[in-house]
This record gives sequence, C-alpha cells and structure tokens, in this order.
Amino acid sequence: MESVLSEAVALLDEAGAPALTFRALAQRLGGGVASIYWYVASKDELLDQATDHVMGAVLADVEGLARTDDPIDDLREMAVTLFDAIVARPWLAAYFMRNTTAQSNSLRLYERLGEQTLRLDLDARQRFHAVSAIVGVVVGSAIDLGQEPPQEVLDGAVDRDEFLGRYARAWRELDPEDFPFVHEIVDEFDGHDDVDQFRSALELTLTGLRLQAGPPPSSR
Amino acid sequence: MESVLSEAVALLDEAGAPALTFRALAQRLGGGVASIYWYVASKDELLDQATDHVMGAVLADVEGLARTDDPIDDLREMAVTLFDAIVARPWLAAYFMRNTTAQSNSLRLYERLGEQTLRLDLDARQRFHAVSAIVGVVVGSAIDLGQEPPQEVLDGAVDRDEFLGRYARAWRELDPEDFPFVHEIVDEFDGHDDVDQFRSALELTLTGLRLQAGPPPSSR
DNA sequence: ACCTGAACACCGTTCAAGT
DNA sequence: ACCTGAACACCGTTCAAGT
Repeated sequence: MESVLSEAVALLDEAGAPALTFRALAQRLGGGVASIYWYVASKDELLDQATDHVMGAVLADVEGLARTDDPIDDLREMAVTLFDAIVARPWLAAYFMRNTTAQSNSLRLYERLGEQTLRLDLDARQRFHAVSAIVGVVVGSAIDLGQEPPQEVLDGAVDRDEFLGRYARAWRELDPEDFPFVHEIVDEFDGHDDVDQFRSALELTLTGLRLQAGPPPSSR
Repeated sequence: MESVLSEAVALLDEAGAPALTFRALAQRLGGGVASIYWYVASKDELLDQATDHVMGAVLADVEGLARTDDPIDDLREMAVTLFDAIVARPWLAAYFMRNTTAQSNSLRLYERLGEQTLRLDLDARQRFHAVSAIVGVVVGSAIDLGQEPPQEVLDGAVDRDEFLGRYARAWRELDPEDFPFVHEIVDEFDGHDDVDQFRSALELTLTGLRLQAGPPPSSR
C-alpha cells in the first residue's frame, strides 16, 4: 500500500495529473493493472489517498512552526507553508481539501488554521468564513500553478519566464486605449513571482481579518 | 460553429465537464465525431471556446453595471456578478481565466476589473496584485462548486443540504478535544450558503485593499 | 490475502475518402 | 469548404481465475 501511494506521488511529481494512470502505475510497481484495485476502489480514491499521503508532511511542517503571540502572524506562516508545498507540487492544488472526510490530514490542517481564529475576537460564523477565505486565497492563487503547463515547459524546452513573456508580448500589442489596465501592469506581469503574488493576496485578507477582529486581547 | 459551442455549453450545463465528449456532442449535432475537428483543433480548444462563449454574457453583465464614485464598491459588484455566473455554471470555475489569449472575453473582464484599480491610489504592482487577489478569491471560493458533485446530487436523489449534513454529522463525531475549531463551526458549515461565504472572503480582501489605497482622492 | 490476463466500454485524435 | 466511417492508441473498471 505504502509503495502504491509513493509511486503514485512520484508519477504526479514527475509529469502531473495526466501521468497518473493505472497502467503506468502498475508498470512501475512491476505488476498488473488490476492489482491496484485491491488497494483502492477507484481512481478518485487513489488521488485522494495520494494527496493525503503528501499532506501528512505538509501538516507536520505546519504543526512544527513556532507559535507567536499574534494569531494573524501564525495564520500567515501556516498559509505560506501550505502554499510553498503546492508550489513544489502543483498538482496538489486541485485535490487537497476536496474531500475532507477521506483526507484526514487536510481536515487536521483545516483544524490547525481554524484554531488560530479561536484566539481572535470573532463569532463562529466569522471564524468559519475567515478560514474559508484563507484557504480560498491559497487555492485561488495556486490554481494557476496547477494548470498543466504547456508541454514545452514540462519538456524544459521553454521556461516559465519565456512562457510569461509570450503573454506579455501579446498584451503589449493590444490597443492601449482599449486596455489601459493591461498596459499598466504588463511589466509587472512579465516575469512575476507567484509567491509574491500570493503573499500580497494573503496580506489583503489578513489585513481585513485583523480589522474585523478588533484590538488584540492583550490591549483590552 | 455557433451551434457547436451552444450544444457544448448545453452539455456542460446539464451534466458538468465529464459529459462533454466529442461523441456526445456529435450525436447532439446529428453528425460524425470527426466533424467537430473542423471547428476546433482539440478538446482543450473546445473547452476554451465554450468558456469564452458564455463569458461573453458575463462580460456584458459586468459592463452593464452602474458605476458609482467608489471603485471598491464597483469591484465588489463586478466580482459578485462573476461569482453568480459561476454558481449558475459551476464548470466555469475550472476554465475561465486559464488562457487569456484564447479567451478574449476573460481578458476583457480582467481589464474591466483592473480599470477600477486605476481609480485607486496604488502603484502598478499593487494594482496587478489587487486584481489577482480578487480573481483569486472568486476562483478559490468557486472551486468547491466546480468539484463534481457526487452522482447522487446530480441525480437529485440527495440535495446539497443533505450532502453538507453528512459531512457535518461526521465532523460532530470527532473528538472535541482534538478538533475544537471544527466543533466551533460545524453548525455554521451545516447548510451554509456559498454566496455568503464568498461575500465574506471578498469583503476581507476589499477591506485590505481600501486600507492599502488610503483615503479616496475626493478627501485629499 | 493478494495478484493476474484478458476483456469491456469508453475516450481523444487521425486520416483517407467523400460531397 | 465541410463532413464521414473506420481505425488507432489510449483510458478506468470488471471478472473469472490463479496462488
């Protein structure tokens, strides 16, 4: 079982979600296709289990973070840790958090994020929405990464900067009268860092949250 | 061509992304499978074009909104309009914005959102990040909806509330010592409204953005 | 308890051939 | 310019059968 999951993860890491097929997996395991069905009932379950398998390490990273006396700071560190894991494994974006009963590590991670909101002066609904918002920012920022990069990028024939550059070039050719905003930001877009982009989005949400929660308990 | 796209959209609306196959589409069009390849080069392109097709109406809705003198209020209305469209067509979540050169309506929508940030006192990078954040909130909140609802829900055998209720029941059985947060919010989760959840997440981001932009020009 | 080969019903895509 | 039938190489899944 352990080897089924780690080989499945290896396939996902090497070439993304489309590379994980029962036939490819069976070949790596040196067995027949049908054997895998002894361990999982379906491909969906295989994906859930593979995801939960790697989320175990992410959860450990999150739980290993030092706690501060500011829950918002802790939320930030946790969210960044989660995002970094998705940057390293873009296929994660589409699968983690999609089935929290089947993925116990994702549920625990959700719990750990939520516990920080228990330290804030919010009601239950605000807490629920706050954690949803933070997970949403992570997922929303990560989903771009999860998009299958065009085959050329996977092949290494074209790198990410070149890929962004092509878009940027197309955008620069748009009529500036019709697309003033696109022209305003095209230089920022060209070669931008996904982590920067994520951290900015996260910061807006955390700022909103801090305002909603009011002054910290220590100052009351 | 027009009928190819509208039948493709009809299939997506009726039963989600897995229902859109070349064979199913050909059957509805009363022709052979290979004919479709005269109009699109691949399934990916079919999906892009179908998405752009419906995004045309969304763009029109967004452009039809009344403008106020507060760009943040306008951003809110635009984002909600976009989100509503995704609630009505959950499959949109996965495809819109994934290829802005192939999807000209998505690019225009991106531009319209961005133009509101031109009215805020921000630099180019902040504007780029602000629009990314807002789109991220929309996508991050919508992606749950895009997950294939279990077949029972599509069949109408089980409705959404019943579906959420099952999760809630499982959550209530977790040890409250281990999962204090999950217990805190389980009643909020049970039967929650996705639009509420989205609006809360959006509000946190917009609050952060308002703070970042400083006082409105009129008060300077 | 664990694994297998072979089949089934589906995919997206291609291509030579038709009008 | 537009469409077709038939094939190809792939899928996930099942099942009777083996150890």
